[in-house]
Amino acid sequence: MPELPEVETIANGLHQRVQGDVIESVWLGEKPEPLQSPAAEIVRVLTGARIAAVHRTGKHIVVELTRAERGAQSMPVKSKAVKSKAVKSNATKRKEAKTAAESNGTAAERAQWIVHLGMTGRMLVVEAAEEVAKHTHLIAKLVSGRELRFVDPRRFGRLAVKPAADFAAPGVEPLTVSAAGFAELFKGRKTPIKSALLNQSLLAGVGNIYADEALSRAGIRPMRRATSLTGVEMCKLHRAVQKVLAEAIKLGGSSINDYVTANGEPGFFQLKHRVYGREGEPCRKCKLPIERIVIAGRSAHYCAKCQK
DNA sequence: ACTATTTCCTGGATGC
DNA sequence: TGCATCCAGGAAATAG
Repeated sequence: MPELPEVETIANGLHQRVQGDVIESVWLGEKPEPLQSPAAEIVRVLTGARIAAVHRTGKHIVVELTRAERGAQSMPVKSKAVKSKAVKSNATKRKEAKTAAESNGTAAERAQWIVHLGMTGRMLVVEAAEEVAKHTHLIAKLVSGRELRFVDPRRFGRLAVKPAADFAAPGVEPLTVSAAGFAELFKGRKTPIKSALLNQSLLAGVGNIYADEALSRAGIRPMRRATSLTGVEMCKLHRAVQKVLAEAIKLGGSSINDYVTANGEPGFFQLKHRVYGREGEPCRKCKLPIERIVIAGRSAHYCAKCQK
């Protein structure tokens, strides 16, 4: 289930592989993903667009697109991204996209393709000859001869285009929010802290795995009311969220079911999980079995002794 | 303004 | 072996 670290890994992988490529044509399945933009608009915006950058915001993959001004020749270019192995920050990529749009004489139109992977969504970069997997909902044929395919068996994912290139995920970025800003989000909330962490309009990108893992590292029980957390606990939780996300990104995310990076490699953070998916297994610290309860329809894992 | 619950969807696991 | 049932979970919709 892709959460922030997995989406970040996938977006970076896509950036390295398709930046600079141009979408030649688009195929949409008969029963496509629930679309947040009309199918015709998705096809219109993607067709002929150049992929300027791919980055993440919240759990969304944002594909920055540019298009030569109407009438002007849009010039496909070979990807230069391959040269620079270093992972660029999202801010850098956004800037690059803007620069690319503005260079080349007249202003180019900008747009964005927003992809939410839901639970089982995948973005694959494959050779056109590659067999089309079941549950493939969109194929973007690239000038380079490859295809960018969106596959999602459970169809919880979402696709949208923003012709205005103004997409902003609701909620703050967990990796950059200050401790004070973080605490402010949960002020006065009576909902369990676990539920509050999952609320995307508060914090964008934390899902079930990392909510459990952060609470474990902060020593806080998931069912605690958000408003009951002390200032010290809020600080601990803030640190824990940032630490666990950063560590997970370093390891390429958690591969639980069939998640793989854009290059087809699994992530390894699942090996570091302290509570998630470890019901009945010994706590890594006190050896007591990890418990699992259901909070708001979601499983929550914790150690009754180490988390208060 | 919040909070809690239900719904969507399909593959894999489980049970008889 | 085969069939039914349950479960996972993000986020939108609905209800309280």
